[in-house]
Amino acid sequence: MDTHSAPTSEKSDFVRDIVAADLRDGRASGVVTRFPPEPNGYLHIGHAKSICLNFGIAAEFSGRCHLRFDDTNPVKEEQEYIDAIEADVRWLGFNWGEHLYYASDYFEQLYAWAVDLIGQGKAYVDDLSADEIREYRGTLTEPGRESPWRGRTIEENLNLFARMRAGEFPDGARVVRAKIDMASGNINFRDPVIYRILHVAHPRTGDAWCIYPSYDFAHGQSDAIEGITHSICTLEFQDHRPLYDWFIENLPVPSKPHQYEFARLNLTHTVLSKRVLLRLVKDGYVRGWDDPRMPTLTGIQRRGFPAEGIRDFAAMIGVARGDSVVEIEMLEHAVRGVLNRTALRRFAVLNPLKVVIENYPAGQVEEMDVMNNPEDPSAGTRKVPFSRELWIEREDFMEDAPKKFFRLAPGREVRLRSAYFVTCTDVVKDADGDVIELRCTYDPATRGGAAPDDRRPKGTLHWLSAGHAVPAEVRLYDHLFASPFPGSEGRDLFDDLNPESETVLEGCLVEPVLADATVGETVQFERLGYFCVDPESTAGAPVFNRTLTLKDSWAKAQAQTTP
RNA sequence: UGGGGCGUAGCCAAGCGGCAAGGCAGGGGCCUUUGGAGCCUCCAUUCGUAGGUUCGAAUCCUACCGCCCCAGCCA
Repeated sequence: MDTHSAPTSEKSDFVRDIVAADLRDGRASGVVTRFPPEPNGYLHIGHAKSICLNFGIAAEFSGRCHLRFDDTNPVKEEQEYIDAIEADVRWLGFNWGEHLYYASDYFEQLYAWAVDLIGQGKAYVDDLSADEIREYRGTLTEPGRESPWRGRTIEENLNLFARMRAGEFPDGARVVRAKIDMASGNINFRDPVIYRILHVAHPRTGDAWCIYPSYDFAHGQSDAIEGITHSICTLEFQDHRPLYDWFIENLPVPSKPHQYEFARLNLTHTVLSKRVLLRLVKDGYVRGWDDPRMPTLTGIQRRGFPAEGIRDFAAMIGVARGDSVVEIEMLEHAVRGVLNRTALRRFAVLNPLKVVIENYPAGQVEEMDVMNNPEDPSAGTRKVPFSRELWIEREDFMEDAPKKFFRLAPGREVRLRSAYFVTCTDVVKDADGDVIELRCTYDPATRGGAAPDDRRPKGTLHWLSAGHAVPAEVRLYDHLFASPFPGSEGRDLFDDLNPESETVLEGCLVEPVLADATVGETVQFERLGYFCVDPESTAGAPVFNRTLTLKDSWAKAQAQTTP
């Protein structure tokens, strides 16, 4: 387990309550959980909730959690996803030790159990086509009809099943079905398919098989093989629980696991659907699975969200059985909480405006000491060069400034953070009347940012020495979808994409120490937000991704007065 | 009209017969060398609705209403 994770608090939810009760009452002597992804896509923040739940419970109750790939459908699964999933779970801070498994590890056993079921007269080979099976299944309100092949003899079924395995039939020619109850109100009991023919190579087993077990026939039995005590999944599997139990009861499995369901995560302003995420990637709406706007764990990581923040978020939202949509602000709050404590502060000017300090000696350079993190004095200080010509943020100057604008304006004095107080004395404009430079004077007595007479400017600005600033590209990120509920009210999901989810800024400037920042490092650009170094950075040409802005009460007030 | 779930504040969520935790968002204030952070404070006389049981109900019972999931040889 990650050493950074907070000490186990008294987290409580209905799943943990069940586990605790099972342990207390002796229904279980230990806890074994599992996180069972299908390797058909990348993990996203919704999976993080499940990962934190499963690994979290195992850790809290001194048990263990397995990572098991649910790889029973080779037509959708790929090794690339297997590798990415492992990396993402590890990044999140969890460790499965020796317990890495694949449902495909159990194909031989599963096959034997299917034979067993046939031998008991509880499963049969069906020659109906997929369409016919659907017709025979009935509807939600009408019972289904039994397949004409349901009465085959055990011998014939066994023979046919062996020939299915041997590859004698094409895809879709036959399936094996459990013989349960075509009239059940639970459609999963209407003779569910447990084996289908798929002449497709499997990422793990290659061409060893041309028949593959269905999810229902593989999941519970895999749990039983691994000695899983609490098989935790999402709500849509509730209807499958009776079937899960049926296989456990009717097969000579080594243990009897139980399934519990919780509500999957939904988040505003994004989409957590593998199908949609795949399309965003394949159709080029984003830079890839790791695009900083994607809710994938790899995207979130590239965006600069720390794993600890994701874990905090998971703990914050809890676990329950009711469908819900969590506001993305909660995730952002958790991330800011971690970053505020850990991110080093740096100066960066995104939209530069030249400032000349007229009474500052030309050619002089002072190394100002600046705190790396006011929240954490142990982070120390750094030197930031100060000189006669500076850059400040264009937004930090206003020619006709209202009273509540606490920044630079003609005749007004502000503090340049950790440097000096400066007063704007003149404004230089170009032929179009646009401000291109500010002339200021500084007060030598305010070195470091404090005045001997204790006067306190209302505003404090970040700045950069013109002769020392390092150019950088900065990518501003915002919610992937403009609507909190993408695709709601009949809208096309893709029409809700936020056109301003990514804004690339060229010509930004950062302080010298950032010239060789390492990829993945997240810092706070003072007064602007948290930014991390993107993998596309090259030597001398850093690229920063805006992880999150700082909360900005000034911007909020502005938004309210100018609707 | 079948089966399975769920309804506590704008959002997430405790609560398990004794008189509505906490967090996010939002409002107000203090403080501040980040309009950040931090701190203080306000924000459900009421728990989908209607009845009933009880000295007492968000918690128990009944009925109703609303929302979600299920008719893949996906998971």
